[in-house]
Amino acid sequence: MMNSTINKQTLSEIVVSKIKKHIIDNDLKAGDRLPTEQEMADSFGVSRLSVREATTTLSYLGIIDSAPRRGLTVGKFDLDRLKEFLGFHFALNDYPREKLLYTRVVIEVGILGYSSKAIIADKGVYYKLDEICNEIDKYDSLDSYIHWDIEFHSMLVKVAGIEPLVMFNDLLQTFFRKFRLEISSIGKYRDKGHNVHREILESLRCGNVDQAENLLREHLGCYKEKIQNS
Amino acid sequence: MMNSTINKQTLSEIVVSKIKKHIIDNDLKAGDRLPTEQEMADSFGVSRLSVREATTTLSYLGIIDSAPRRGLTVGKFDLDRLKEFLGFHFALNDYPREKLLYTRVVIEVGILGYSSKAIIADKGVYYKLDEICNEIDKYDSLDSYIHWDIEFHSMLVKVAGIEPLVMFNDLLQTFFRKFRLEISSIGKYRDKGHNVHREILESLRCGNVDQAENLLREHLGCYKEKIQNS
DNA sequence: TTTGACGTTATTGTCAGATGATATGATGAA
DNA sequence: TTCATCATATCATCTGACAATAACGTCAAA
Repeated sequence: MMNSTINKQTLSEIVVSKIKKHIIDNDLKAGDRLPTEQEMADSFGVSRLSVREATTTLSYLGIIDSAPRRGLTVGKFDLDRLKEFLGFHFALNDYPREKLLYTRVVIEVGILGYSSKAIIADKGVYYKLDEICNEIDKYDSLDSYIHWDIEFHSMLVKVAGIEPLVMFNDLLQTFFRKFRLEISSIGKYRDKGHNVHREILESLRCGNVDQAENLLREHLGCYKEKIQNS
Repeated sequence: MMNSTINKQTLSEIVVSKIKKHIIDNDLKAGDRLPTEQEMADSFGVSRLSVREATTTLSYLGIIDSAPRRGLTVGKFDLDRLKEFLGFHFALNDYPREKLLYTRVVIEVGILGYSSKAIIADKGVYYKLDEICNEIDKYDSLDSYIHWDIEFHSMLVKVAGIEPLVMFNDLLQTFFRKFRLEISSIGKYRDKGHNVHREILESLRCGNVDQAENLLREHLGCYKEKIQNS
């Protein structure tokens, strides 16, 4: 009955475009209201279902929010949403483990300067990391070691306060958890009776970023050989 | 009748997850068949409509392809699609630019060591970057400067060969493209009659990674002040 | 045997209409 | 005023149906 143009797209895709256009044309910002689904259905000349498929898609992408009775509003950008897609991307294209390790090194070493500043500026930040080090020292079981090890590394990135990197690093950790379990020999670092994590933390507290970087680089380097034979 | 867990998500979101899970669990690759919408509706215990909202969404992202009579197949998950939406998000309400800049600094500075190795190991890599520097030297117009500037920075990451970072950096560039246009004053670095990019490249060729890091950090730092007043 | 036309059919694409769930806003009482 | 209560608009989901289309099998002709 409609659809003058011979469009290869599905109706919902067309509606998605129209909604995006509507947002841009009216210069809508996060939180602004959109017409109701029924109104759009009427004005676009399609059924509400087609509109619904479009709003569902946009909602999934975080471009709009929807709630009963409140209606549709323009959404705000959400890193978690992006994280989900990237996670899926990671799950499909398996990147070589070596590359994933290098990625971790770049990020974790790269943020140490920011982490150090945060630790020095706020005692609470230091205590949080210190507490994690204490947990690592306990060394109840491999499981708990791995848990707190991840916690430490994640926290290091988190306190740096650069959210996109936190998000990306979280994704990486997901994949490292899997094979951290395969690589069980952590004795090397625990046997010495000291805790690399604490050394790193202390270096950061003293503003000795270079030393922390070297320690962390070496610490992560221990995975490298293990990756080779797997 | 269903929905045992008190999930805050919508049904279609749950179905999206289930389909993604199905793809991962069965290790499906692009082109592989998925169950029909009706089959999924039955097996998930929801109506076909809910499945449809999910497949529409996934189809829009290119995660699945669908065609009448052929059914649903796994598509090639194209990050370009994702970039489009990131760009759209950024057009609406931009993410804190400071954080984006820091992210860039961490990644671009962090990979320089790997880039240097690649440059030294393979003359071809050097020539590629050198050629880009030549283009920057020409300085025809702001547009071309921006284009080759982006090219240079992307290439630096690319030659380092850490694919996950290349991918992530690619996404970041989506955010930066728009705002590089707003910041037009590049004279500061060009007027001196030298090209920072070339300096960085030469440092890397000589294996002087520290110097390259400092140069790049300073180079990117010039954005910082511009971010403040915008 | 190969090839090409043709009808069948499975599967997505779209519609209409209805009910449930829920947050907002209005109403009224303390 | 402030709080509780209720009505209602709007999304969330379902049922059931029909249209459109492309793959598949069939059969006839070369």
